[in-house]
Amino acid sequence: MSTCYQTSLRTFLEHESGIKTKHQAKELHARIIRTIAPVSAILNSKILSIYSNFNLLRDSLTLFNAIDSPQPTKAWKSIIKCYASSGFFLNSLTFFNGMRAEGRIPDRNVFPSVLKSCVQLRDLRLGESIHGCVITLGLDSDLYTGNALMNMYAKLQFLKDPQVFDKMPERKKQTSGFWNGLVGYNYPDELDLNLRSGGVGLDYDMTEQAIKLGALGMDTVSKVFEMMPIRDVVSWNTVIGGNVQSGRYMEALGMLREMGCADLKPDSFTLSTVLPIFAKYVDIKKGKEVHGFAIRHGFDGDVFIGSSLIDMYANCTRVDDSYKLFCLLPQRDAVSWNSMIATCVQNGRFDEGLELFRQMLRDNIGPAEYSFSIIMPACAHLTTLNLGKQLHAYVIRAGYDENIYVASSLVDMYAKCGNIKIARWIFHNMEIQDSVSWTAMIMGYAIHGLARDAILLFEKMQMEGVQSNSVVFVAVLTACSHAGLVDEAWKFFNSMNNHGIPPELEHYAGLADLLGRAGRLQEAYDFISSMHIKPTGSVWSALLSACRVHKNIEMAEKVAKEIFIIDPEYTGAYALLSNMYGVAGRWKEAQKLRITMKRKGMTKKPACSWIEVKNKVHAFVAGDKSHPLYDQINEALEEILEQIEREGYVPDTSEVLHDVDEEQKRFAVSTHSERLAIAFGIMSTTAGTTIRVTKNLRVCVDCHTAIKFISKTMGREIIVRDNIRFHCFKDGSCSCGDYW
DNA sequence: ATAGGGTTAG
Repeated sequence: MSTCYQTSLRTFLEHESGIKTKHQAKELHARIIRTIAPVSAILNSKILSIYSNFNLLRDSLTLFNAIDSPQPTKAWKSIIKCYASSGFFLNSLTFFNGMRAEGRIPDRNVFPSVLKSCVQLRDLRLGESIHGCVITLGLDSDLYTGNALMNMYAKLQFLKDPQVFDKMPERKKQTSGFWNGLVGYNYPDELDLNLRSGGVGLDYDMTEQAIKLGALGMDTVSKVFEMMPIRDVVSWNTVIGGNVQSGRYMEALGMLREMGCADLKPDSFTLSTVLPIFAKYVDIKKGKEVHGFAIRHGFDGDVFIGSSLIDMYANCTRVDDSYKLFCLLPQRDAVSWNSMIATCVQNGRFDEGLELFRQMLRDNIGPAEYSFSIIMPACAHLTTLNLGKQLHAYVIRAGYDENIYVASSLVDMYAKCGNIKIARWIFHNMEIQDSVSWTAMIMGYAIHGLARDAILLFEKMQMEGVQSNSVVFVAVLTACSHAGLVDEAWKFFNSMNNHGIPPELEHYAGLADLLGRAGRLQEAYDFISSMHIKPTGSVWSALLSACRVHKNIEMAEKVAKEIFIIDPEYTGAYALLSNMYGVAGRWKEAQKLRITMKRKGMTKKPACSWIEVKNKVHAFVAGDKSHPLYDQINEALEEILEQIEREGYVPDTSEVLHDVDEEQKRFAVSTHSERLAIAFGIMSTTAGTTIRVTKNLRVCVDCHTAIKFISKTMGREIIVRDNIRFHCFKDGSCSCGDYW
């Protein structure tokens, strides 16, 4: 017996380092069972530790249960490690607890796993308690344990932020301690019985010690870091990462330099940790330096660095550079795809973003929650309601509809695509809403001209204690603007200071626009002149458009002069003023401006309208005959125009600037892009179907009148989204009440 | 034991 045992032990020791595969491990185990019986607890624990290193959870558990109680420390440690690396964090902690109950002393090898479980369960309190335990055992000088501790504090620092914590749904908080964490946590059936082990609660006495460590969040990370006697690259990467996550970019970069002084070279982890800083700061120079460093050190094929770089170039609006990088990546994972899609969408390349999204699906990369919140704004901008609905269906099937990012982007998409009812439904059914969700909904009401709903919702948002931000004020001002609510707008604008939100260009532009539209041109002029920040061409141009609407050419000249000084390259001003001169019959002045524009190489933004029919987007540019069905469309349009003229429609050509005869003017108006899109919509859908058209510029007065007639004569609801708002035409009138 | 991507904007 004893010789047999000795032999097998020798065999075991000879083989231990040679075991490279799971199969070999099982083979060895089988051989040991054949050779000796019974196998000692020590030997079984050794096999168990080999199994656990291969993450053979089931085999490890079987073996653990086969060992007579009390199991050796080694056996406990192996199970804890195996549970943690298999994703069963609660079970891992239960075993840790059980091990302590048995009087076993944990060592440096087990703490990293235990701390990882705390992170995954977001149990900061338990983590702190374990930190105390580490200190008591004198293990706080261990490199691995120290790194794991820092990681724990860095990842859970957000729990210290009451703003963040309060916004979390109840069931996700799970910070009230270990045992509360048991509620609602699922573990697989076959592992069920192993939960019985720990009957004794954790000794929270240790918590006191952990608390004595003092400060919150990132300070704790730094404290652990400073007390570590030995630090490696991982230690540095962890502190730097912690600093980045808490927005302390300068500290992060300072530590990057210090790391070099400590004679440690940044690795691929370091680089992809600091790259988001340069992305955020739009610092292309520093970003490129990192890129160069990555190439020189052979990190440029790394997927992590790749997507960080794509993102960095995208933030610096270098879309082509991002795309080049994306193409050069040796392999692409879900994040690389999402980064590239986000690059396109966030830089206005919606079609390319959608095409890449399709390619990603074809490449069998399943879309994640991220993917949908990235792609939805593309649908919102393009008004592709059908596509948006298909994606929404995918979201529901995948169970992503509870994600706050996804849900907010859906609210926005439906609102922008003209379906305010569904937007509202989604918004109200969200478990929690953050300021972005509220803003999306308020903005949705605003662009539909539902000012009262927008304001009520904004008031409700404040009553619920949701922090206002700069964007939500843009939304509220927009709402006021579309309804001509001057007094309310002033009230909101002035209240921004009480919220500690300084007005930005958008807010000034919003109020200037509002005053202008309401005909208070002088008030608007004085307002812009007294701005606390320097107005830009776009702020003044809001007033310039108002001058056109209210036909005040003197004020227009004054405003245009301001724009020519501040922003001489601002095309809109030349075109608008020239247009006004044309309408007033001052052809010479109009022509002079057009010549200036030509000399400066300025071109007017071409008017474009589009419509989604049978999942395909059809775009129309005024006067462009390239659509394959152009002749048919034109014929249909002629017919419609004849019909509405019989109903009393009289073309209004006063806004046409060209010095041409009446017949030509009529032609110019009648081929406006939105008419082509509407005519195409009517001829290619069944009677009664709602027509949804999007235009990149404002609808002109004549088209607005014509569409009102069309809606009545053809018995169609026609929803036009121009660059400012929605116009819902029905039975001869428009939802904007002719104020836009 | 460490890393990358997300929603709102006249």
